[in-house]
Amino acid sequence: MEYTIQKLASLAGVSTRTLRYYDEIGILKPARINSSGYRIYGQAEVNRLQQILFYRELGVGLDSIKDIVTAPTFDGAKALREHREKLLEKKEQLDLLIANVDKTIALTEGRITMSNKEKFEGFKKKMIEDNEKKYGKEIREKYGKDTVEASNAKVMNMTQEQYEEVTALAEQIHTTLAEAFKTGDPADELAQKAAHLHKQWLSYYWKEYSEEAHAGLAQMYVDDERFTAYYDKKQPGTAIFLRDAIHVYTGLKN
Amino acid sequence: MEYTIQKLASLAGVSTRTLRYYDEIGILKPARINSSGYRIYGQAEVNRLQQILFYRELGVGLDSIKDIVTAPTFDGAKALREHREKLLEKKEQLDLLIANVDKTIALTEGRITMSNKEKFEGFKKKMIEDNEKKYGKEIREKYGKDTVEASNAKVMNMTQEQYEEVTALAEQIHTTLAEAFKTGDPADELAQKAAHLHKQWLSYYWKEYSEEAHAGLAQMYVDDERFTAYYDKKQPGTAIFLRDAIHVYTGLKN
DNA sequence: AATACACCTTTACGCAACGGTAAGGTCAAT
DNA sequence: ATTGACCTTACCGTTGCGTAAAGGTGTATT
Repeated sequence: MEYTIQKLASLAGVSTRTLRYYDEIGILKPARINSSGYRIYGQAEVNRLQQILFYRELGVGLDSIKDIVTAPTFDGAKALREHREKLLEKKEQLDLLIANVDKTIALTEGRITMSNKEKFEGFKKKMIEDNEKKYGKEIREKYGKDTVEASNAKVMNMTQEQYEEVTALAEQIHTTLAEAFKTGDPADELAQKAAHLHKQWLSYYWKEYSEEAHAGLAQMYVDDERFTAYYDKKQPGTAIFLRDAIHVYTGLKN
Repeated sequence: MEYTIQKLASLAGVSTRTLRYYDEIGILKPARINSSGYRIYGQAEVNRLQQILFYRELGVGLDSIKDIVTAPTFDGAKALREHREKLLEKKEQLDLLIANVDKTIALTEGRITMSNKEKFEGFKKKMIEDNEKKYGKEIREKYGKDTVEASNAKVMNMTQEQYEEVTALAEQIHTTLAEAFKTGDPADELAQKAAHLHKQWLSYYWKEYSEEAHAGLAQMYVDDERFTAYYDKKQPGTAIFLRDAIHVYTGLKN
């Protein structure tokens, strides 16, 4: 079975403009171009379009979708299972919103009270997963449940904007650290800037900051080889250098 | 309780840029501006922002939201009930997608077969409501269930693009008809164009076109005072004029 | 009083993901 | 040959912000 652009658009419920755009950006090329210059799509393109629409439904940008679906290692079956999980999460999110609107209706009918914070439950995007992945269960066991869960709680209250600030900060730390590393001096101005940025980054996660805790964390970056590996990814020795910079910054040595 | 822009943004899980933009376009103005020029929001603004976020979640554009929430007749409690309904519909839509991905997983495991049409179930937006409102139950009883349900079925298969073409066509019919009416001659070129556009419009709904059916429908526009009222809304006599134009166009008179 | 950091303001450019349109070629039915 | 529906490319417009620059304000600290 072959499809012209209008036939495929109709089948999938998208516009012909969308399909031409997807061709242009390389996310969904036609199987072939016929002698009149018409795009002709086949079964493989139908299947890919379905995958694309799942990703779109989940809010994934087209650049990312392109990277995913055009990778030689792309596993369609695995992707479908991931879609399923994400769709169920999205459904849970919707359930939160429905619960929210139910509560708000009850509020207007005078049956309950409701805090302003409760009024926005369900609207905030879940960002816990990224944080858990970054630290994982190990950090819980080593540094105590309360610290990590307080950190998670703080992330939950982050706005998208703050979250992106955190991400940007993390990148900035890496960049500054890479530059500072070249000086070889942890007391250097750049190294101290990296330590300062790290403190700011921590402030998103920690309820309270202390030099002791900061220095202790820095030491952990060296003691724990997984963290060492993370920081040393591009340049061996970076984790030790960061520890030393933080020790100078905090005026402490463990 | 008063909020600065950052406090409100954090409460609601939106960015400060969003709130400034909403101020700029008049959808959510602050309660007051303090002596430093800072925006200060109050409880009423918190409540309105919640409504706005519900509409956003449902995909309503900001221009439309502005028209709705700033109307003097805006009923917050009623809006909440409408949100609830729409959120439940959205959840059903998500359920269709989840069912779709389940079937597609089963397909990749070789347990079932699946048509290409099935692969896109859940992605298409529901457009049935508009069609039902336009014609209602009356048309079913008068012209038979099969015709209307076939028409509905056809709408279900329309793309969003086609749907908007239909809407644009309807507007074009009215515009052309209004111009043609001024000539007073149903055989005039403009009047014949309106009849032709009407035929094209019908082709979105009818399985098969016939001049007899077209002429019959046109006669109904005059016989049934509700349709007459619809066409005569801006200019009395338009329904009769359209009937006559269609009769000339189809070469038939009932 | 000075300093530093986090907050605030306005202005303005950039971006993603198309929608919509113009100009012109092709297909298929009449 | 004609007509209407389809196809092509190219290009401007739209929405809802993100991001950054330049500069003012608030508050805690020294």
